[in-house]
Amino acid sequence: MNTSLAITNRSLHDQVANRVRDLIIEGVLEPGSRIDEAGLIEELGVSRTPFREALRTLAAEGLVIVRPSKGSVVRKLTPEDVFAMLEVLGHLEQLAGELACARATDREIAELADLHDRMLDHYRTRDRMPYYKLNQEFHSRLTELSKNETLQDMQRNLQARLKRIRYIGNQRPEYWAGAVEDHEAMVVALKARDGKRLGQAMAQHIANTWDRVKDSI
Amino acid sequence: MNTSLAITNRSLHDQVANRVRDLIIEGVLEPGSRIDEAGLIEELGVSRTPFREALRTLAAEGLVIVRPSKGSVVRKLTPEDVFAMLEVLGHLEQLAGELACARATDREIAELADLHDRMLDHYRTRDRMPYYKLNQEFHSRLTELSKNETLQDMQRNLQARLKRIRYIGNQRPEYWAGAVEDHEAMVVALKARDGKRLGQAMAQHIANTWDRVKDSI
DNA sequence: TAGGTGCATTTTGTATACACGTAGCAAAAA
DNA sequence: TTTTTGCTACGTGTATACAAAATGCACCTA
Repeated sequence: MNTSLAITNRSLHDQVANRVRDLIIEGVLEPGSRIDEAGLIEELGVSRTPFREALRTLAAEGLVIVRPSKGSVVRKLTPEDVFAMLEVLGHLEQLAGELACARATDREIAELADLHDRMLDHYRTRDRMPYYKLNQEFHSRLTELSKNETLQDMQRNLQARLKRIRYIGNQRPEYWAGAVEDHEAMVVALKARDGKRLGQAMAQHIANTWDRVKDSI
Repeated sequence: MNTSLAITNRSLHDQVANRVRDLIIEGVLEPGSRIDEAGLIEELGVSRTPFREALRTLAAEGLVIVRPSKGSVVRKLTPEDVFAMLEVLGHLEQLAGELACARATDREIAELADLHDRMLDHYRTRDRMPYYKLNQEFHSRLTELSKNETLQDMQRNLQARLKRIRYIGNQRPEYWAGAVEDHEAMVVALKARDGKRLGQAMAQHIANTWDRVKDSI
């Protein structure tokens, strides 16, 4: 097992991929804009080879599009794209919910409930950023409880691609309240280990997400 | 519009990625074995740069694993991996089935039924290879009918990663018969546009697939 | 003989140079 | 004035060279 004190020593292209991924998610690199290879390698202080390898990774993840001989652009999501992705994400999280109820330990469920409580604290004080961060973690952790590696990979991928949009989506207070309610229902179902209900709740939560974000794309 | 007679002019790394992907799927490169960079670039007649970019793509697809400074290996699937992937694939195809019933045109449904009939012909004459190829196409086409791009991407990805195993799985005649029955049920449900039933049938089909392949991993 | 250390070889990782394709602009012709 | 054609500059694609890390082997020591 590869734990704690191992020196990560990640390869350059991995680091570059992570860095550029963040730049895209944070919106520093705007959707639809060309990726200035020369400019970025200058700024990151790396050469073209690892940078281009990183680009290929991001392309496979669906964050950028490489057009042969025409350079790369940050993928711009159409409303249709977002809808399609949410449709799939909703279904995946439904599965995750069902599996979690069947496979999670009591301890794991308690930990997630804890996390939810901390989210509520942030909600009460209206601290959007910490709430948002915990929210990402909530969904990730719940998916982990499915104990299905592939499911986690795909959930992570979709979550990353939708990150920006979901952040924008929860701007309006009434939307935020709705999201919190959804989560409440999810935690109740999980505690009761009611797989069907949790699955429904998660699918519904994602469906609601569409309503919350559709106007801000 | 970029139609028919455009010269594809795909970049080298794309071609390499496709080629190596096939080599892995066909089993020429055995699961768990190291990928001999020097040897392969020799054989493919390309240099290291495009080859390594291709590797990064395949890594993102989950077909190979790159260990920093230690080279790449063809990912070997454990039974747990396969089970997890089928669990997800089943759920995705369930969604695909439901959406297809809602969104496909009559013509598209008829075409798929046609494809199914051709599969039956191959089944009757026990032509495994052409049956197998049509089978892949059947699932791809049905997923297309969902009109959900993301869903198609993910289905394609999982299908590619499982390709070998599913081919091995249908060796035994009684298994093959079972798979044909599953398909029969799917086509009936699709024709009736009974989304729930088609979804169930597809999920069941994938679940059955696990029984068919689990002993040959 | 077993275990460890250091060196040599092989393999991987990164940088850079060169070649090719694309796009934009200017000049000429209609 | 508009369209077409050729040239140029820029950016991308590929190859290769160099650097760093890892593996394997021989030799030394306990």
